[in-house]
Amino acid sequence: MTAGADAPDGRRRTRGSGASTVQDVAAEAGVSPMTVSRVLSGAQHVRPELRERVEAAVLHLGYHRDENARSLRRRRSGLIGVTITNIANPYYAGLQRGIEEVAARHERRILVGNSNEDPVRERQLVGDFVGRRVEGLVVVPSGQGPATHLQPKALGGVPLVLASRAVEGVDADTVLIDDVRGAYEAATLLLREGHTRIAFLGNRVSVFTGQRRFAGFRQAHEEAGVPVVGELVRQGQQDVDSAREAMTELLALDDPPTAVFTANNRNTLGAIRAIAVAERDRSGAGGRRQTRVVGFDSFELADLSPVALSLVDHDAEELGRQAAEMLFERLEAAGEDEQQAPRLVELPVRLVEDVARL
Amino acid sequence: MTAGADAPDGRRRTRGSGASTVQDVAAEAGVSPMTVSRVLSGAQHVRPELRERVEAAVLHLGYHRDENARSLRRRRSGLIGVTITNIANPYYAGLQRGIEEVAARHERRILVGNSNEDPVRERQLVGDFVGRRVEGLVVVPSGQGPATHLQPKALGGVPLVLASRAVEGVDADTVLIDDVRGAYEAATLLLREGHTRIAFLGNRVSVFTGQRRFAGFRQAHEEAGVPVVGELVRQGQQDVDSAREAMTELLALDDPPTAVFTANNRNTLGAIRAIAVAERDRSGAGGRRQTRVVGFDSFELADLSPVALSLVDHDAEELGRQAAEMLFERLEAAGEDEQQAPRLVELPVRLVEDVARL
DNA sequence: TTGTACGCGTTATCAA
DNA sequence: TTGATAACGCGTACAA
Repeated sequence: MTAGADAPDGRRRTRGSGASTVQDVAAEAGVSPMTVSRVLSGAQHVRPELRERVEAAVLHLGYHRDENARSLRRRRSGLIGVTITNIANPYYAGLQRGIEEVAARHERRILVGNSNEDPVRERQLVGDFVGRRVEGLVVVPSGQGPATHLQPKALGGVPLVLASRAVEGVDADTVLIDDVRGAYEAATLLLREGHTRIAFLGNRVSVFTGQRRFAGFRQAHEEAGVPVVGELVRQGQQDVDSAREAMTELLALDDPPTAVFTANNRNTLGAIRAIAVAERDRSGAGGRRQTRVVGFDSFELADLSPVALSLVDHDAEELGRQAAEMLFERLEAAGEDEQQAPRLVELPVRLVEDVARL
Repeated sequence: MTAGADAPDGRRRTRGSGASTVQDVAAEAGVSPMTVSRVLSGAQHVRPELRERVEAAVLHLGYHRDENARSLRRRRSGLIGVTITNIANPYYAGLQRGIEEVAARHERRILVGNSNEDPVRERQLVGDFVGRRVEGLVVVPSGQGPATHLQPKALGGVPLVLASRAVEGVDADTVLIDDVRGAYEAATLLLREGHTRIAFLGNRVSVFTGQRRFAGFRQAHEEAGVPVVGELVRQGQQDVDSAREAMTELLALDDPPTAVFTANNRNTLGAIRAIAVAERDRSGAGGRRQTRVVGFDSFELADLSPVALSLVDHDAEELGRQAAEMLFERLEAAGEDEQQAPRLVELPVRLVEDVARL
């Protein structure tokens, strides 16, 4: 103690710095700070009597070890950074839950940021996380513009796992849904049922999953020898309302589609609404058969859909768990000399024809 | 520089500690660490020339300031702790998004933990967050057992806001939905329509919102002079399936209810399923009128319900925003002498009679 | 078994 | 305007 024993404005050890420290606990227990540290780390070589005194002091003072200072010294923050494009989307909520579950099992916490599909925001979040010395990152990339912020150099060597979407030019561990196969199976189902005019409703073309799902859709057509009908392909609907509008337009065509493949749950919901409304208006008169829907992703109450519906189902929590597991495998392999090449995992999907069985 | 210029095991400045430090940047720019710190904090009083040198060095080294060490010295972590009972529930996902939005606006990050409705886990999470020196906490309490871990003493003075549920014996800022009024209005609607045998489907009695919603339900009955029918009250369904079973039982009664109030979206979904199935089985024969449903909470695709439905709607994101705003108001008022008493805010609900207008 | 000395990376304070 | 010094709270290494 050299200087600054008392601040001139009189705040000191009352509400000043707030939390108590090892020093305080040590003083209260009549031991050195080191002994306190040992007790808190569950060390073996402490006399039971001292241990009890320390534990009593901890309880008495309501002491919480400063994990911040601790991680500074130990060189591991116990933190995993997670950026998601939209947490409010139930799918990504499940993803986050999966990540959190695995992180908790490894005694880590997650820092979560919403990128809002905005690459600039994503860059800020990742930069901040790196500054906070997260031990690893799980990113659902917004996937537009250059991804320099996801390059190893920008990450300062922090391991990265991409979830749900890949990014061109970024060589990182990646966990995806088997989008191509799911879309392929969905389209094949419709083609087998005899449909030849099948509409496609999907995301913006720039969205990775959107591209892949369209690829599967097209592939199924090629194999069946049925051409994809250009005027029935609508890409760019990011929310339920625009999907509904797109479907309504399609239904109003002179030669409307007899079936539709919707490439995500936003578009499925929009399509169902449009079809249900059209149905209601025709009130069974026209005699035209109801438009058939097969959609990617599942959603609550799907089994009560007023429209004939099949779904390509997959597990968001599992996606999150896998991503987190891959990250921790990287962390554990960090000491080794030979670094593994980035891995790509594609999780299986399940085509549910009868949605009541979801 | 006294000692420790080189570790005996030869790892040093190669891949050793990994990230570069202010020291490195200072050396590279030929200035003192303090000048680097000033530049990074956007300080005014630095010669442009030096500033440029520093900025170049930062870029060159890919330097990220260590927010951990920084917060140790500055005594503010820039972190807000959030515990939620179940992130996978879309409602709480929205809540989290609201919190994150406000936190981001205040340049804070959120640490998120899933308590899984488990008080023990909640206690661990809160303890860890306090140890990480979060500046504040937003908790959706699991609300069973004693809540000693939410007492000011256990929190070491960290401000707390309870969201969605209150906790007996905990005097903290709280943001709730106006559960009582919502349930009251829902029940009143049904009573006005002439129903006198109204079922109630709700949460476990121990869940705070469940109690409040039952209170509103009962109050409406009292005012209308209609008794609550005991055999039609089912509390304890925590998921869709058990809710469906409960509703199925009610429909099988000799004198089944003509309407049901469901106290949350799990129960609403279950009730709708049960009614839809019963409907289908009778296939319009019996001539009995369809059971009317009014539910608390909204959900996707509600407008396509096969059963006549009204809902008590409210905004999860707004709840999250309000909770976070209250927290930051506390933080800003932290310096002042007089501490405000804990505040209770109840957010309004909206009775949507025609669900197509949601 | 226990304690002492020092360093982790940063910034507040004060002196130049 | 810039730099030296100390301190934030903790853990490691080593000495007692």
